[in-house]
Amino acid sequence: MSQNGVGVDLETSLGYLLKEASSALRAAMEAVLRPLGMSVTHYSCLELLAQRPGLSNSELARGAFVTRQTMNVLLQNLEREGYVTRPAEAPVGKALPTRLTPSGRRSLEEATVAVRSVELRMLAGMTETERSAALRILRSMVHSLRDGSDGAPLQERRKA
Amino acid sequence: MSQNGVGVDLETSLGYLLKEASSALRAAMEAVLRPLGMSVTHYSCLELLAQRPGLSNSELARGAFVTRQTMNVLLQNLEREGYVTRPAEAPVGKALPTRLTPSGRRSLEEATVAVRSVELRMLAGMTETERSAALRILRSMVHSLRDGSDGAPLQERRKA
DNA sequence: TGACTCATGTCAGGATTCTGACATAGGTTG
DNA sequence: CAACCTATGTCAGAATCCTGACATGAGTCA
Repeated sequence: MSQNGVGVDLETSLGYLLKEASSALRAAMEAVLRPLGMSVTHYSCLELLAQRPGLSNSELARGAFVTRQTMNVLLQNLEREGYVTRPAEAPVGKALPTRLTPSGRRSLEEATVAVRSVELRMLAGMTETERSAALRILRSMVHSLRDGSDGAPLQERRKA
Repeated sequence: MSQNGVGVDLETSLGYLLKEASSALRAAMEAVLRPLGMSVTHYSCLELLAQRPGLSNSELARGAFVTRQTMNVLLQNLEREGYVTRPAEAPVGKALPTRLTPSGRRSLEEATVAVRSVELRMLAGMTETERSAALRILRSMVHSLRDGSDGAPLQERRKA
């Protein structure tokens, strides 16, 4: 179907490859999480809470790369199903610190082994040197993209 | 807000970093495409058609990492607005080869310079060696993820 | 030839996510 | 203190995308 022999520079674009890799990772994670009745955002939320207990709704949203509205409905579901708990009143400000329940922790453990297998498969065939190089390169990309996304292109940034 | 001093291994996870980088890239692309009234999928479709004229709806969908239903409604819009053309009848099979109109090509040119600036910003601070390493590593990830996503975990695969 | 399988285009319905908006809490600055 | 700004939680509506389904065309194989 439609000779791909043209072979243009789509495969040499780092942006396209980044999207392709991210898409493949998401698909693989969805495949292993589906049997557990869990979505990727679902899992991300639980994993974030396990590693940083007491995160607020907005912080979880930033960590899972969704809007705080989306995270809010997810948290409401998780709370109703007994996987997380939030205090009825904010101890300070308006932020409600969220925590995993024992049930949530058990649910997460199942998912963690599934997701870890995906990450191990992704890293298969890469040397330790390549893995650390990948870490450094991806961090560089994130940093460069965030730098100029809001106005000043290449300016020193003050405070943080 | 919520001391991040805990510092767990979220920042050392290649999967998380991959998602973070992809999310940052998408946000940056949306930011520069919005003034042109164009979405990322919109642009991806036009770019694919420029590099591989005559792609079908399903092929475009795979190239842009969306379902063919999603790409179909996008193509219908683009066709109505005069950016692409599709024959009324399929020359062979059911696939309708899609092509850019001159109007579509002009629209794409604007977007291309905007997107290229984002990609250049993303690559800023990386050496040529690092860029080729990134290409190789990302390709490896995609390949490893796709390999075991459908059944056989670590088996030899026959005929491609 | 006929049955089977696969890919494609398309329609309809539902699920997910986002955009817009509002009220409130806390910090900052005059 | 008062005005302002930022961040947060939450509600409502809209946009986006996907899942399910159907009919059709082409290739495969007995």
